[in-house]
Amino acid sequence: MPELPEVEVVRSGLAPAVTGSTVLAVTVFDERSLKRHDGPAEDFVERLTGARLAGPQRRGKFLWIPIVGGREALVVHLGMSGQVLLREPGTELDRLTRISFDVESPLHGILRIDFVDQRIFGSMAIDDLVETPDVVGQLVPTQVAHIARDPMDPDFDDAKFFAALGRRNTGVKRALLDQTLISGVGNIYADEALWAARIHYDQPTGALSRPRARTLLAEVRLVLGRALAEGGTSFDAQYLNVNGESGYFSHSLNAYGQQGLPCPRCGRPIVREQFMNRGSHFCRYCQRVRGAARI
DNA sequence: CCGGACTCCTGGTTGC
DNA sequence: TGCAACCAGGAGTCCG
Repeated sequence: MPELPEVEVVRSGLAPAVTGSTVLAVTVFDERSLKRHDGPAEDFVERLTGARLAGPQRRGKFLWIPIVGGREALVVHLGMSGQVLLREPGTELDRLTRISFDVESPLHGILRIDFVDQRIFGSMAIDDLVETPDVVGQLVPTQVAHIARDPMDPDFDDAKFFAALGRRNTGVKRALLDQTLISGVGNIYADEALWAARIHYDQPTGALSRPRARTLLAEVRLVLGRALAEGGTSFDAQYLNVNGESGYFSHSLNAYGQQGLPCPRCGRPIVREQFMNRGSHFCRYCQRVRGAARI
C-alpha cells in the first residue's frame, strides 16, 4: 500500500531518468489501468508519443509528470499495488505489466518504464494542469486539485489543518485518511502515527485538544520522515530500479500488523479492529478515547 | 455534514 | 491434493 514515502521514493527515483526525456512509444496492455484517463487507450498513446517530459511532481500519493510545452501531465496513482519500474530495453516484462513506455533520456539513453499493478487499483491518465487556489503559479492536475497539501510540503498550513480538524465532527483516523484534509497518509502510517501520539483511532476530532493535535501532526511527520529516510536508501539508484514497494519497513512498525505482539511501549498486546473496512491496529492501554463526554 | 456500504481487483493464504 | 472462500485496502460514489 504505497503511501507518501513510497510514492516519493518512486518520484525521486524517476526524476533523473524522465526529466527532459522524450517518449518514443507507449504500449497499453490492460486498458483498466487507464480508468482515470478520460478517453480510450489510443488517445492516451497518441497524446504521449513524441512528448517531452518534465520533472516528476508529487502531492500526497499522487505523482505526475508534466509534458513540456503544454498544460498537461501524465498522472500516476499507484493504488494498492502499483509499481513503476525502470528497465533496460529488452528486459523481460513482468507478467503484471499494464502499461509500458520507451523513452529516450538525456542522461541514461533509451530506457523502458513499466507500470506494474497486480490489483489494478492504481492507474495512469493524461490530465490538464490547473492553478491551485492556495499557491499562485503552482499547477496541479485537475484530479489532484481537491487533495490537500501533504504534511511534508513546505506550504502545508498547520493552523488551517487544526482548524479543519476542529470543524470536523468525526473520528481522528477518518480525518487522517481524508485526503482533502491532509494528503499522503494511508492505513499503515495512520496507525503508526496514532500509536506514537497515544491517540485512539476513533477519538472525536472535536474533542482533540490543540496540544494533542500538534503532537499527532508532529508524529505523522516523524513517521513519514523516517520511512522516507529508510526508503530513500533502499533502492539502487545506479540501476534505476524504482519500486513502489521497496520502501516497506516492517522492522520499524510499532502497531500496524503487530496484532498479538506486545506494545513496544507498555507490553500489552496490540489489537486489531475492523474500522472503515480496513484494519486498525492499536494498544488499548496506551491509546484511549478521552476528552469527550461519552453518552 | 456524516458514516456506512459498495465498487473497482487479483495473488496469496487459509479452510474444508 | 484441489478447489473455493477469504483477505488486503486507496479512492470514488451513492444513499440514508
